[in-house]
Amino acid sequence: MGKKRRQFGLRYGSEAIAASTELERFPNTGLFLEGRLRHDLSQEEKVELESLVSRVEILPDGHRLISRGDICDHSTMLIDGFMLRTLDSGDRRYGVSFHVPGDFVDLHCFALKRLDHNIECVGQAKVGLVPHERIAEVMKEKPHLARLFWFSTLLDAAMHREWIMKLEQLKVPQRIAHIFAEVWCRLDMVGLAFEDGFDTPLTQADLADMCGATPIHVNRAIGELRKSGIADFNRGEVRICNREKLESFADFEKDYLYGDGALSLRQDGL
Amino acid sequence: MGKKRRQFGLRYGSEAIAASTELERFPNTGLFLEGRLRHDLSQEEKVELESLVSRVEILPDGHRLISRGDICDHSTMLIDGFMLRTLDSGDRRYGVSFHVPGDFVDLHCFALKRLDHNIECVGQAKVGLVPHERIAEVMKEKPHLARLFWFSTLLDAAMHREWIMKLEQLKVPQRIAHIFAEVWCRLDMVGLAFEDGFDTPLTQADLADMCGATPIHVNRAIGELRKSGIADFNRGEVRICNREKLESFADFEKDYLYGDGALSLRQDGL
DNA sequence: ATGGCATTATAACATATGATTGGTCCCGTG
DNA sequence: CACGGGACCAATCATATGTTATAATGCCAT
Repeated sequence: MGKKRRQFGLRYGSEAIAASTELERFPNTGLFLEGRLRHDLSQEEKVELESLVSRVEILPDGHRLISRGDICDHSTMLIDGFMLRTLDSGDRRYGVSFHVPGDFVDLHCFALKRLDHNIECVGQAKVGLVPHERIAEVMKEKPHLARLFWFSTLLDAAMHREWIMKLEQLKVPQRIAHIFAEVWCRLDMVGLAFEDGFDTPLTQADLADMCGATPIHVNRAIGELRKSGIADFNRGEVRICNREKLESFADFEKDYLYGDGALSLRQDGL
Repeated sequence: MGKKRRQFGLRYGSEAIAASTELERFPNTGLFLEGRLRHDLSQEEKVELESLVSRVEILPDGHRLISRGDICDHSTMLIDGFMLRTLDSGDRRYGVSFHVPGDFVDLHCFALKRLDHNIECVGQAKVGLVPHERIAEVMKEKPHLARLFWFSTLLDAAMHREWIMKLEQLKVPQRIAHIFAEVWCRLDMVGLAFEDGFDTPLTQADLADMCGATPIHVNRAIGELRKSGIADFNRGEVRICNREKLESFADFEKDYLYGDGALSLRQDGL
């Protein structure tokens, strides 16, 4: 799952190092809220969090964690790998968002009970399972941790909103660029990006599902990115030629990720 | 704010009546989760909820409740009127979602602290203000109500996801139809829809912002809906000629609203 | 009532994207 | 090694949408 080219850590260098020691101490949940509000977790809460994971599993490529309408009694922490949230309509699949390690991918199914969408692996994934009774305990007894859980699901909503805006604003080539920029940034936040891009099991067809285009047109768009020296894509190897160019082309402003941008809560905490 | 044509209540008739008596008893929060999980609130919780509202205000058309980046210390219950969540980019405004009475429009800013988007009135609105200290109390002392609060913010995310999918899937005429269908349905859930449509302060330009199109094209699209006998729009009066036609044209499936569809929690509660 | 302004309407042309088709490259399997 | 399938690439034509321009309508303040 992603042979590393180089360690990135341009901007989040210190956190990347922090994250790696966190991962030793908390192998399953060490990346949760990393680059966001992890610093707002007390040592005690980190221990509590890690203890919530009752079982770790390896899931194969394409595995469906949850299908729309399923009732579930546990939630899932993504430890390693990539996942996609999808919706089916007509005979086609649409991607609504994706996940990187550290994401509590279906925490919301605790309060939603039945999910409105599917969650599936892209490539092999390692996950940690958290029984809902344990989350209910947290709700009762650890209001601060509960609030951070809430926060983490609201992060999804903020990312949804940004994507809605981008879908309304951008043509397909720029949408692709935006996806590249966001994945790169989010991987970077958890210390998994390379200096010149990232590796992903996503195919051009997946990208098409994610931005509501045809694979043919996605291919055109990628060709365009390549020709204009912005980024290259080849069998999951995404190489960013020029970060500024990419981000300005895609009109990517990372604030909405609640990392270190204008909306960050790093100073304040929750 | 919306002279009523007729009472709708085709499907939610009983709830509409229930809602009106709820509104007598709980004039500010009586529509919260109406048509969704309101029945899961105990009488005690309803009283608690109503008591959270510290002040009621009337806001003028176009008023900005919150701007992106603002820090806020209270959240807002929409009692009467319509609101839009928007994002600005370039020199244009994009709508990401809208709100109807009963929506706790910015509950999420409790856990997000700074919002990533703006919230503004479309037409005059009546709102109830809830201090964040009170919400923190709820988090500490009323886990079930806290969970319902969480649920209500997750509802937003579910609606975001559906809209993402629709943006990826639908052309502009169908997007407009989908907006009509959703607004109609949501108004109906709180007893505010007419049998043959609804009134709204939205203009064609607003609709354009909401579906990422130009006002000119929105106008074309509305002309198309009119010509094919699906719906009519004139200065905020939306008349639905044929519900089935509208919903099948827009591919509208109301499950994602967590009302009485396949994903409903009405039997189970939370 | 009258002028101004927001809202809605229509037309002609340019561009982005979809649909269809076919081709190439790479990798795992027999 | 031959083969097949998945991923990627490319050209053509049809359609949806943007752009620009212009105008009709209804509302409101003076």
